[in-house]
Amino acid sequence: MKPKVIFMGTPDFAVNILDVLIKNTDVVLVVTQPDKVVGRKQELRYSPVKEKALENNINIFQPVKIKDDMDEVLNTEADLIVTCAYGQILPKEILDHSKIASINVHASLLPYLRGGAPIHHAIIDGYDKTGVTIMYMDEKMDSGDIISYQETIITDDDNVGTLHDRLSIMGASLLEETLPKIIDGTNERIKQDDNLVTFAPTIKREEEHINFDCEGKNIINLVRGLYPWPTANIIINDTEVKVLSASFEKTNVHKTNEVIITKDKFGITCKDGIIYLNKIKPFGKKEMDIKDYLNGTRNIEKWSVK
RNA sequence: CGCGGGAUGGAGCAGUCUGGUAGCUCGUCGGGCUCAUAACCCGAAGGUCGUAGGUUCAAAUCCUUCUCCCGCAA
Repeated sequence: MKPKVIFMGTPDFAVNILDVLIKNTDVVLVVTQPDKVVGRKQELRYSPVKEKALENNINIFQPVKIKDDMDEVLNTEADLIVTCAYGQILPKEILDHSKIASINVHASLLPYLRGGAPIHHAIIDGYDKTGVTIMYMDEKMDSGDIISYQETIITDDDNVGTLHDRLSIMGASLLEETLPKIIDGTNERIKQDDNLVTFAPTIKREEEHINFDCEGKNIINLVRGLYPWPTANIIINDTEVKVLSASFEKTNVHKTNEVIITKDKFGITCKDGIIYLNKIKPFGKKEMDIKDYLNGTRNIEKWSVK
C-alpha cells in the first residue's frame, strides 16, 4: 500500500519533487497558490505545480490564505505532507495533520539561507557551495530538524538558472532516496545549529540595481545571482538597462562610476577595477551583445551610468 | 480595455515633430596593403521603412486599423 501524500508547492522548482511523489506514493491532494492574472494581456496562468497536477488528475486546492482556509487539507487523510516552495506559512494544525511526518524540501544547506530566495542568495552572497535539505517542518520558517541533505559546489559559470535546475533535480533524487527511510522511521534527525543561521529573503526591486562603489567580485555575483531572473540593472543616460552578463578586471582605479568605452567594450569603474558589460537588454529592446549596442550609439563621450 | 517602450538591408541605430533621392556604425562579399592580422585602405551586394487602409502632386514621416516584440505593475 502506497502512503497517501498531500503535496504543497508552486513554482518550477517544485515540479520535479511532485514528480517523484507521483511515482513513489499516492498523491491525494496538491495545494498550490491561486491562479494569477499575468502579463500585459492579463491572461490567467496556472502555477507549474498545478499544470503537473492536472496532467495527473490529482485533486487541487488553491486557498488564498491557507491559515484561514484549511478544511480541505484537514479533511483529506494523509500519511505525509510534503512541501517545496509553496509560498505560504503553514499553521500548526496542518503540520500536525499528517500521520507520519510533515517535511519540506529546501534549496540550501540549512541552517544557511533560510527563506524564499535561497538559490539567488547563495550566488549573490558569494557562497562556495550550497545544496538541498529535506527537513521536518516546525512553526518557524525553515527551522525544523534536518533529515537529509546533499551538497553541490557553486562554480564561476553558475548562475541562478543553472543552479536552480541542478538543485531541483538534486532535490528530487534526494527525496526519492530518503522517502523510504522516512516512511519506515529509520531516517536521521539532526538539529539545526542556531549560531550558523543565515537568511535568504526574497529579492527586493532596489536590490537589483548595481552599486559600483562595491568590489568587482560582488558585482559579478549580483549579476549572475539575478540571471536569468529577475536580472540586475543599471541606469545609462537615465534609461534602465538590464545587465545579463558582465566580467571583471582588477585594476587600480581612482574614481568609481566612470564610463570607459572603446570600440567594442563598455566598462564602468568600481571599487577595485573595471566591470565590463557583455550582454544587456536596454529598455524596450531585446537582449543584445554589448558590441551591437555600441554600434548604434553616438556621443559616447557624454555618457553617464548610475 | 492597468501603465509605458519598440518594429527602418544580416545586427545595432538615425531620420518621423517641420512630408520632397534610404542614411550611420558594424557584418558579409570582392580587391589592395602587410611577414601577418580580429588592424588599415578601396569597392560592391543587400531595404515594397511590421500589416491594411486613408489624406496628399508626393508618405519611413500625417490620420485610422491590426499584428508582433519588450519593461513595469499585479
